[in-house]
Amino acid sequence: ERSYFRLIRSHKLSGDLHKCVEVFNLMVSAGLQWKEQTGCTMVEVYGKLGQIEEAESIFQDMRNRGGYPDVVSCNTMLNVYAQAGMPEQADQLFQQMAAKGVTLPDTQSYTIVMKAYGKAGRSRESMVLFQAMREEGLELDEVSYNTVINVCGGEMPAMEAVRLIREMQENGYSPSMVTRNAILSVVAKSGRMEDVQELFEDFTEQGSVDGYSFSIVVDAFGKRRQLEKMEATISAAAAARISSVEMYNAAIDAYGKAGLFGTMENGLMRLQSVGLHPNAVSFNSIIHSYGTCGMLTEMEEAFERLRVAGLKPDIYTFNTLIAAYGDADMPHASVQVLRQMHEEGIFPDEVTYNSLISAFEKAGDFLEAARWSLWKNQAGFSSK
RNA sequence: UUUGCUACUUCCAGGA
Repeated sequence: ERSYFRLIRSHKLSGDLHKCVEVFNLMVSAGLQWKEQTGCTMVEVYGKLGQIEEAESIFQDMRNRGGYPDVVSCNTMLNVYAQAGMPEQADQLFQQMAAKGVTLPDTQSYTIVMKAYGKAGRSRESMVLFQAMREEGLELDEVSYNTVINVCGGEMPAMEAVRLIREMQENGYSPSMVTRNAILSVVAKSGRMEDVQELFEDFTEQGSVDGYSFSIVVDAFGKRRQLEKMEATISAAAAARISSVEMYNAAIDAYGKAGLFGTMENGLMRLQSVGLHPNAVSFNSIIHSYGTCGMLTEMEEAFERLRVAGLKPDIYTFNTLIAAYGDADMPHASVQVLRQMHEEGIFPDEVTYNSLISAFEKAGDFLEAARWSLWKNQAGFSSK
């Protein structure tokens, strides 16, 4: 058991999730009974693969074996729901933990459920949990504060935000880099670019900016199509020798969405010229940009370039292609992409089904659209 | 080193 666990863990660390599943299946078919640690790791692995049902089934096995899963396993399952954008399921498990009294939720449990609601745009529920957390007398650590800033910061009146930061400091957490970046990100999402600039300048003077800070600002300028300011920020990052793939990806996406394909491609070159390597996100942006304006040849070439770069397409890549062919009134090409996706071991998610349904609707094939809608439901996704 | 926080990409919706 132990050596299987170690093998699974090392595959997980190197990011090869399919290998984890392989080893786990081997272990099961060898008749070995896995321990909670192993189960917990597999819950996380299946979650990252988007196979929520598998994760649930492992977790359920843990329950069936008598003793309730410990708080770590529960938190892992909660986090799978959070990542998958399933706040109700997370909350349900959370309630069960509290009700049964065997595995009381801890600070992390609360934090994860707050994040789950936050991701779903339901910051009100997150605030309620935050209050509950204080009433329970639970310790609020830096991560939980940062999470609150991230999910509720945008909705909070300025005064309340200031109070939160002060409370954080009183509890012994002076704003860390993560906290500063979370604030920067919240302000950036609100679209107040003058404030973003001012904050960023302050942070820069204080010498507390990192790769996250730069990409947050580059992305914010890019999304608002303030391309010259975006470029100035990229130059500043280069001068400070703090460049990241994410920063360049944000620029590539901005140029692509602005229809400036030459500059977009140039962004990919620049990324490489500073010694960075593009990732799937880089190509996904490019594929999307060509796809949405009907440049299907260029799109397919970009898909090919992704592989030539030694990268693997992910769920975003496939969903983007499916949507692009749908847009181009080629729903059967979309289905072809789905097959390819399946062959590569990637499971369709809700977006995949939505795109296929739209593809057939757009082509006027409502019967086929209805069938995909049915299949979507059968796969456990609710109707649109 | 079995779990949680800040940056980039897909459908839909929303917001301006």
